[in-house]
Amino acid sequence: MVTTEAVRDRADVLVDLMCRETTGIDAATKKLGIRLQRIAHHLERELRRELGAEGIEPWELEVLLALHRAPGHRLSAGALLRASQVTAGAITNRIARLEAQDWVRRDVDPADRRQVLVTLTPAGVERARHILALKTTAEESLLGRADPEAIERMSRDLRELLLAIEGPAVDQDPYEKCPVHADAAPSGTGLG
Amino acid sequence: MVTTEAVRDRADVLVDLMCRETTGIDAATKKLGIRLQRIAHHLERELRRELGAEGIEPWELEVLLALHRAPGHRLSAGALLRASQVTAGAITNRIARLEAQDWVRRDVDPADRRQVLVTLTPAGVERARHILALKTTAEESLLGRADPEAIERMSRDLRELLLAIEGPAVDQDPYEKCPVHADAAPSGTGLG
DNA sequence: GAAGATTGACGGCTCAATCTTG
DNA sequence: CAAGATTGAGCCGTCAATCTTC
Repeated sequence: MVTTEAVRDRADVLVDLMCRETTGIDAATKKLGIRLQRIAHHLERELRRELGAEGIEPWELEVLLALHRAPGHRLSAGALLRASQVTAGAITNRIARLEAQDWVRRDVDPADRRQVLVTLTPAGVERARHILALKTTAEESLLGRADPEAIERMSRDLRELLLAIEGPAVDQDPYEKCPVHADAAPSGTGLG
Repeated sequence: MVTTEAVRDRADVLVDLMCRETTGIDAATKKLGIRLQRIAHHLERELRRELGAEGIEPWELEVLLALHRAPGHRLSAGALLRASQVTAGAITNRIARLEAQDWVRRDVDPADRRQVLVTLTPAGVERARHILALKTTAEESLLGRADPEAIERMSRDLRELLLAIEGPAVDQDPYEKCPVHADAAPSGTGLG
């Protein structure tokens, strides 16, 4: 609470400004919210820069990387949906665009003909690998500015928080159906 | 490193899946990236739910709250731009929509007639207060699941990281011009 | 009837071009 | 010519039907 406390970030000044008028608010929680949101935004921005230089759109990443780590580089559209944090319509469109560029193939599941199975083409696998490398670069260039000890600590603390929010993950299928709030909230992630 | 280590979150399983093929990646950094991104997403989703129930759009928040904490509830469009993490065109549209609903007023700056000054109307002030309360509720309902000690620790760690990324904030004007990467990146925040 | 995927209308953002003022 | 704001085109996401298959 005293180390580099003299240097204030935006969260500090914003909460101070706010608290002149507002009462009964947990300042630490509010600052945490701001910082989380803000760093996540920088992360996305940096990634967009990195990808954009090679003509890759950010939304490709979510789909391609999910497929890349799936067994046989294949996932149903529903699984992709839960992996992607967007709505069903968006997934349909993404798959269509990826198919048009020949990164993926679309087949009807013979076992349950309501489902469509999406598979990475060889070219798609190549592209997914490339994207993963770029993403890693972006992450490290921003997050690597913290010292290793702090990274470990944050990572651990945030895991607990994430577990409290969305519950534990399932090893076999990270994309199984498990709504967070009962009403909405698909689950999964956009990592590589 | 041992407490609740048995329970894995999505970041754990995803990085494990990935590391079968990839080498030389700092796993902790990667997990941190995933968790940051993911929690920020949940935060936004929760806020959207909260606001949506009262017919409030998420983008209103960024503009209205920035104005609310400004001296005289007034800011130039440029300052609003830097506060909002979106592009100039988006700001113009947002202001136009808010003006149509009579939450804000738009005047030309007499000192520099290129600029336009945006001011909260009395009704706008009322609405901003309401939005702030909703936002706080959303934050606490998600982030409050962590124990207070962890919240403090995360908040502090993330401040250091944020400072490393965007540098210290200026007390007087949190929205002054200070591009992060020289090429793009407006600055400011979307807090209340 | 429920689940999975698709479609189209609509909203909001980005980007590049433009206009105005300094 | 530079800075601030505005405009319009294009892209992508959400949401609410709709269709097919179980």
